[in-house]
This record gives sequence, C-alpha cells and structure tokens, in this order.
Amino acid sequence: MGQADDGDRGSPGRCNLADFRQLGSLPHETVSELERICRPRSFRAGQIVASGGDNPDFVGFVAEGILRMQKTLHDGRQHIVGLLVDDDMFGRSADLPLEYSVEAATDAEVLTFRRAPFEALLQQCPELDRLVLQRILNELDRARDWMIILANPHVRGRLAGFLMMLCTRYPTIDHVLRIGRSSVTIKVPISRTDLAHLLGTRTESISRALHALAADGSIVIRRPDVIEVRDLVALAAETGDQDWANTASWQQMVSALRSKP
Amino acid sequence: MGQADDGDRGSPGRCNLADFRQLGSLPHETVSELERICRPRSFRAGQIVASGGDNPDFVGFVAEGILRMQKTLHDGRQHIVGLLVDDDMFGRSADLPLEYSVEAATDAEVLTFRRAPFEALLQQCPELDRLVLQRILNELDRARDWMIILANPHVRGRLAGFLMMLCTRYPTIDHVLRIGRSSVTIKVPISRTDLAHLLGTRTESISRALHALAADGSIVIRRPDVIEVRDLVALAAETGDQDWANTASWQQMVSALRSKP
DNA sequence: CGGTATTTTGAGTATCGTCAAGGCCAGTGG
DNA sequence: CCACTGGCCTTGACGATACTCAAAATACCG
Repeated sequence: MGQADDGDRGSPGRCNLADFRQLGSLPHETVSELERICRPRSFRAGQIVASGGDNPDFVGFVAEGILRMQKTLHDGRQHIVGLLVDDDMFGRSADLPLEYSVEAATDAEVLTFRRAPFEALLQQCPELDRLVLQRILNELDRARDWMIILANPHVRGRLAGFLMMLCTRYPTIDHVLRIGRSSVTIKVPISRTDLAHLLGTRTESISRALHALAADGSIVIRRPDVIEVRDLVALAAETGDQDWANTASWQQMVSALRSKP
Repeated sequence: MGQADDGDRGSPGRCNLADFRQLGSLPHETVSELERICRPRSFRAGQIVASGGDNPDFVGFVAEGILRMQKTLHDGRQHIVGLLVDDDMFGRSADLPLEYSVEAATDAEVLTFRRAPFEALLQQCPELDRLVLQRILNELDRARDWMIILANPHVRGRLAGFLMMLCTRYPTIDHVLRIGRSSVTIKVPISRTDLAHLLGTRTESISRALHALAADGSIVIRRPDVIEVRDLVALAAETGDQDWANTASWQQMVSALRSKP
C-alpha cells in the first residue's frame, strides 16, 4: 500500500517547460504563464498522486515515469483502467469528485497545475485549450483500444494485446522500451496481480500465458518484469482479431526496428 | 450488412434544437447559428452513419435511437467499442482518419454538423466548447466503465455488468428501458453476436449465461432481445467487484423505481 | 406459410479459475 | 554472515467454466 504522500513540492517557477514536446510548443507568454503556476512534484513507485475520494484541486501532466489510473472498489481492491505515460494528462473528469485515483507505477515526475488558474489559462489561450482537448481525445482512443484488447476471449490473446500495446502505443518511453537488433525489450510497469485485474484474469493465468508465449518463442522472459519480444508478428497473430499492421504506431515500430542496429 | 446509405438529408434549418437538453440551453445566437448549419438525418437500424475508412467531414449528435461505435477489423468483422445514445456526440477523434465507424443499432435520428463551420463556432462560443468537452469527458468515463465490466473474469459477471450498465447508465432512453412495478424491462439494442464480441466471448456463452441468470430469478427473458430485470441487487452481486450502489446513477434508478407505480 | 437469420441446446475438449504448495528475491534482525 | 520473513512469481492438480463444432429450435420477414 502506498502512502498518501504528496511528493516533493519543488519550488514554483523552477520547471522548464521547453523540454516538453507538447507544452513547449505553445506561445511564449502561455509557456511562461504555465511555468509560473506549475508545481513539479516527484513521486516514488507506489505513492499516491491523487486519491479517488477527495475533490482533486489540480490537473497533472506526466513528465517522466508511468502512473496508473485505477478505480478503488468498495472492498478496497484497486482496478486499473489505464496507464499514464510521458505527456499524458489527468485530473479532468466529467463526474467529479474524481472516481479514479492515480498512483505512481514507477518513480515519476509530475507537473501539477492548480485547477482554477489552469482553467482560466485555458480560456485565454486557444492553443492550450486545443492541446488539452487533443490529449483527452487521445486518451479516449486508448481506452477503446483497451476495450478491444480486453474483449479477446482468451487470456493469451489479451496478454499478447497488452504486450503489443506496450510496444506500439508507448514506443517513446525509454522506461518501458529498449529496441535491439530484431527484438524489443519492454519493462512491464505493473505487478502480476495488477496485470491480472487489468486483463480480467488471475495471476496464475497470467504467469501460465506468459510462459506459454515464451515456449512458442514469441517472447523471452528475462526477468519477471522484463520481457523481450522476439516475434511481433507471432504476437499479433496471437491477438487474432486485431489489425495492428495497419496502425500508424505499428509502422513506426517496425521502421524503428529497422533503423536501429 | 448495412448499406452505406446516407440517410435522409432533411432540409437545412428545419431542426429545432430547443428540444435538446444540451444544445437547447446554449445562448440564443449560438443555437440559431447551430440550427443554421445543422443537417438532421434519419437512419434505419443497420445503416452506416460514418464509415471507418473515410475522413469524416462531420460531427454528429444523437437525437433519438441508439448508435453503435465499432472498429472494423481487417477480416471484415466489426468490434463494438461503445453505444451512443441520446445527446451523445461522435465524429471527433485524436487520430484521423477516424479509426471507428458508426452504425445505427436502432432506427435513429442524428443531427450532423459539417466539421469546418462547427469547429469555427466552437471557437466563438465558449459555452458550446465547454459542452462538447463535457461530452467527451463523459464518454471517456464511460469507456473506463466498460473496461471494468470487461475485466470481470466470468462471462456471467460481464453480462450482469452490461445489463447494469443498460439500467443505470442509460436510464433516460425509453427505447431501451421501461420501468415497471419492481422491475426494469430493457431492450438489448444489439444482437447476440455483437454482444459476444463486445463482452469478449461467444454467442453460445452469452445465451447460456443469460439463461443461467434467468434460472436464478435475477432476470426474465421476455423475448431474445427484451430482458426484464427483476432483481437489481442480485445482478449487482453477480458482477462481484463493482460498487454500483454508490454511483449517482444507481440512486437515480432506485428512486425512479420507487416513484413509478 | 415458407425461408432465412438468429438464438438455443448438446456434447466434447481446452482453457481457465481455484486451492495449495513451493521457489525466488529483498529487506530485516539476529 | 546467515536465518528469518513477507511479498511476489511460479508450478501443480482438480474442477468449473467457457470455447468449439454441430444440430435443432425459435423468431423474424416477407
């Protein structure tokens, strides 16, 4: 159980938004205004970033690491409904108070903005507004991708889909991914227990499915949480009904494999 | 197979937006401007509203009936990733061209707006912008709800979750729902085949699970597509890990049951 | 009323959930 | 340094569930 720690608050104005693909490309005055109200925080793996019960008074952008978004059930268990990586945003939901809580899956850096000034800034800067909208739409698409993965009748298929997702959807994150000669090594950012909940099964089945994929030669289990994907095509075939080959991210992936030695 | 029919185009300016909870409450000039660029269309069950391949040049609001959003797989099969009801919006996605196609699940009325003037209007009217954002956030939450339903290890649990969703999430739609003395009668808007894909199983398992629930007395199968839910609590227990009782929509449901004779 | 599509039922097998035990690793305290 | 502990991951065995294939029954539509 993670402590309800607030993480390091950092001093205001210390953050440099120029590093961020997204926020850095906004108009200068918006960037400096954002930097003014920005509070960077550091979290260690397991710490709670925003808990489900309270009315969250801030929105956050993931600067580094991976967060997991989860629903807290009445019996205390957590149910993961998504992973937040790089540049992803959280803290805006239709039905407040926030139904979901956010926890650090790995050590993470998060940029937080108090809600009120952030919303105000949204109205002043259309580019920022557009960017935020884009993030949300993106998240929506990803949630639907999850749905398709989860709708696979077999555990092996769902697991394969999950691994594919890690390879193709989060290809920029070096925490997650290292690209080798003809294989991709990924670090699974969550425990078997959580993965089982996420994929609608049990830890034992996850373990068996994983080792079954390894027996087929599609993957190699380097460490329990480090998987080397040796045959993306076989993995894609395992998912059965998905046309990964047509997605833009797949193309990126394949070309990345080719370019790197 | 639905024909790629465009549906009735209706004449411009004919639609009256005052009827709509959402759009009707906007400032007068925005409403009249919306009415000006609005093209109402009628679709019959099975018709395609927007297909996945082409770049959709319009956004739509569901005025009546139910649409289903689905991903078209390379082998031609369709995979449902959500149902659109009343007031729901579609046609805005992060990665264009649209990955998903939209089909009428029942006869439906849809208000369409060409993308360009609609986006322009968005920038002029903050209230409209806010409303659209709200719709998207809402859809995101619902997609996450789907995820939790899909993550149930057992078919019965997922099916129960689906029925609960129909009862509590779409309680206003009379196409779907009739409230009786101490039970709720719902019309399942999709076929067993689609339901099986949606819930990650097969039609046979859907059928068996449904009849198992009927044997327990939780539901009564009036017709294959008409289900009378007699015991919401038992159904909620079937889902196991969800705290429906705490959701606002559950409260609404229960009170609605009490008020209606 | 006939024809088609959908739904249901049945039987056999594979998968998966469940319970239980063992192994691996990191941190703790002797 | 080593035994101990607790958390995770893995393995095994068994029974329940669900997938597969096949056929029958029912609903739907003209």
